[in-house]
Amino acid sequence: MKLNTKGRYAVMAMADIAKCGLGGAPSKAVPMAQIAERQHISLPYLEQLFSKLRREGLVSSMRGPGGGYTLARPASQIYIGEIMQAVGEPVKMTRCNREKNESTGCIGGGDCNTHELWSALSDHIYNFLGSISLQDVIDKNVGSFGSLTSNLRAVNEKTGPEAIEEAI
Amino acid sequence: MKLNTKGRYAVMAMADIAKCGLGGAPSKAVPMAQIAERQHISLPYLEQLFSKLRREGLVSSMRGPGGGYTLARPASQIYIGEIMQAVGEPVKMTRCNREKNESTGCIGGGDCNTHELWSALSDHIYNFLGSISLQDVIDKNVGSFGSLTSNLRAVNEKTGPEAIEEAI
DNA sequence: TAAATACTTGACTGCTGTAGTCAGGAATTA
DNA sequence: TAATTCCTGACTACAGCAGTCAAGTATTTA
Repeated sequence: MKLNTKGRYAVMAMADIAKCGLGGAPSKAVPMAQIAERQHISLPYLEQLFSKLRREGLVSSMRGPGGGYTLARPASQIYIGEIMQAVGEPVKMTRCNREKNESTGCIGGGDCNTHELWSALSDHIYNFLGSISLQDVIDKNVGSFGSLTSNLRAVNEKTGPEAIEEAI
Repeated sequence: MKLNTKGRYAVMAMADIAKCGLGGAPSKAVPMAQIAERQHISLPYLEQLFSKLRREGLVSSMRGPGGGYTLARPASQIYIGEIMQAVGEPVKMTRCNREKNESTGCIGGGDCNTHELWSALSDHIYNFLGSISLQDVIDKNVGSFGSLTSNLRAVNEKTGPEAIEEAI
């Protein structure tokens, strides 16, 4: 269960633009070559990723000298989950492609005890990434979520899920 | 960001034991061949996994006719995170191996904007898996966590992530 | 003791998907 | 026109996963 470089690089690059593109009133375009150098990512590889980011409408591009990339929206309105999804970093914990209620989704049909676990895990990760914006990342404002769930765990260990509301 | 079969199969097998090992006062040993058949997992492959589960003290084995595996502890005291870790399914989102506070951990030293994000993601997943017991899984008692985080998602759903189904 | 059952271990292999390269092209500015 | 930058698709090496195979060891039943 590892993160691959596509998702990681894409977020790194987006954070780089968010950080270095500031200055002008219409925010300055950041050339890809600079991003590649600062983040130590191979330029041709980065080009692949930006092709996808552009198609998904997360960045805008300008060609020619002085050109480069800008964020298509303010950093506070771009969520990590979107970036991951755009470059094809799927959050996929279940093996079957069916809907939750179809028990036939799993191999052999009907005897998959663990489907709901993996499904819940996917949701959990998805929600986490969908709740953190690029702005949060460059502000290093990510810790709160981690500590929140730590509290939940402590509650759950003692008294069970009923006490969760207290924790919030 | 996918789950590989090691972790998935290990949890499936453990859940199978938890479910099928009941009956006798000292819970009945479940032969691996039965698990393999019920869960549609190749027997030799499963043997590899159980070797690790046994070494980590999560299951006990009994040889000879009538032998098999039993859980080393009650299902309510075995957490999914332990199983995943035992079979070598690491939850690793960061690339560098250093501690949180060492900024030199990341490549090039000091310019890794996203380290804390991945670190928080790892924590998040780890806490989730560490809070769900095998008993929760066989009782299908996993949903509460999912619905909790769904509330978080609702906050940014206005602007944000479409195509949830694709992500799952 | 012998046979049956079941666990144990290590080495081996095919293959998929990731990570990265390469080459050429198109738009824009000066 | 020349320089700069983005854009696109095809291609490839390689690691690691998933699974196999073979030979062994321990335990119980008869």
